[in-house]
Amino acid sequence: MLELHKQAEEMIRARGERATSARVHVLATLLAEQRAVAHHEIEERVRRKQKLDRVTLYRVLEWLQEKCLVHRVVSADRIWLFRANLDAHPHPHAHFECTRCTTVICLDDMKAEYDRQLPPGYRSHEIELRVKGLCAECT
Amino acid sequence: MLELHKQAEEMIRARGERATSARVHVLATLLAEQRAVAHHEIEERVRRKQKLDRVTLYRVLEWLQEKCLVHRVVSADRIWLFRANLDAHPHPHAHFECTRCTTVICLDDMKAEYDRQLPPGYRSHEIELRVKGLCAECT
DNA sequence: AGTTAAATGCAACTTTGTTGCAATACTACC
DNA sequence: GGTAGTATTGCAACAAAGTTGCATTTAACT
Ligand SMILES: [Mn+2]
Ligand SMILES: [Mn+2]
Ligand SMILES: [Zn+2]
Ligand SMILES: [Zn+2]
Repeated sequence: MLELHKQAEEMIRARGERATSARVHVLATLLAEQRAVAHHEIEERVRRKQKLDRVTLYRVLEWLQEKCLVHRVVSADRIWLFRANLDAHPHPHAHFECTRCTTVICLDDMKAEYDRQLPPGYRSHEIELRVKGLCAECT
Repeated sequence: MLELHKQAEEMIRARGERATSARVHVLATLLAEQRAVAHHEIEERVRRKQKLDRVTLYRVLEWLQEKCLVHRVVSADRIWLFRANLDAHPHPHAHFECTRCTTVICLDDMKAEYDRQLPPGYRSHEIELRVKGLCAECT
């Protein structure tokens, strides 16, 4: 726990940025999780240890994302889920969504191709892949 | 235009359901479009011809979806986009999203596989593929 | 310790979508 | 064509996620 706070603080300082209490707590919370976590859940957890306004949390999450310390995926109910970036230079990857408990995790790589032709004039730039099914808990 | 209303009405009647004015207008509007359309835009268009409450539109869209006359995709800003089903028994397909004008269109098929292994205990059920890039207008 | 810009808290607001209930409009039946 | 009965609609009120403006506080530097 304290470990993670140290790690979070270092990650922020390594970018030459201000390691505020809110930033450190939020990033540490995300580092503690394997899955992607929603605003509401982060808020709840951080608040057990520290006062934190929801607007501040929105801004912290946005900032962490700009600094590439975090990335986000949309959940099944169309809210953002956040996940700490382990790699400083993250690469595109697929996601798994459990259709029962709605958990979302990042998958290593993605080997997706769209081999059919796009309509004339269309240019593909990037591909997003989402695997749906049942997670280990829900099987 | 009148053609599309006829077609919409028939599609609904073919299911043995009540062809209300709202349903026919909404489905006709969707049939007129190649791309997937947001609630707000449908509302605006239908209202040029007919009074329509936004709640009713939400309910009509939900109903059309239950009856498999329509399907929906989430947009880049996480709102629902609706597209008429051409096929009565629709199959899974990929989507293309223009990163400039945010237009979303349906792509024929998808040939997506996740070849890496899932974590132990995880079962994949269905795969979603989204191609991002520039559409013909925006290239 | 003092300075200063950046970050935070609070209040108010927007947008998308939902729920309950009374009024209305389809359709089937005569 | 007119009527009855149920499904659909409109309206008002609400919920949740996210945004904006502004005054106050805090982190980092000297
Ligand atoms: Mn991810
Ligand atoms: Mn589609
Ligand atoms: Zn699960
Ligand atoms: Zn475009």
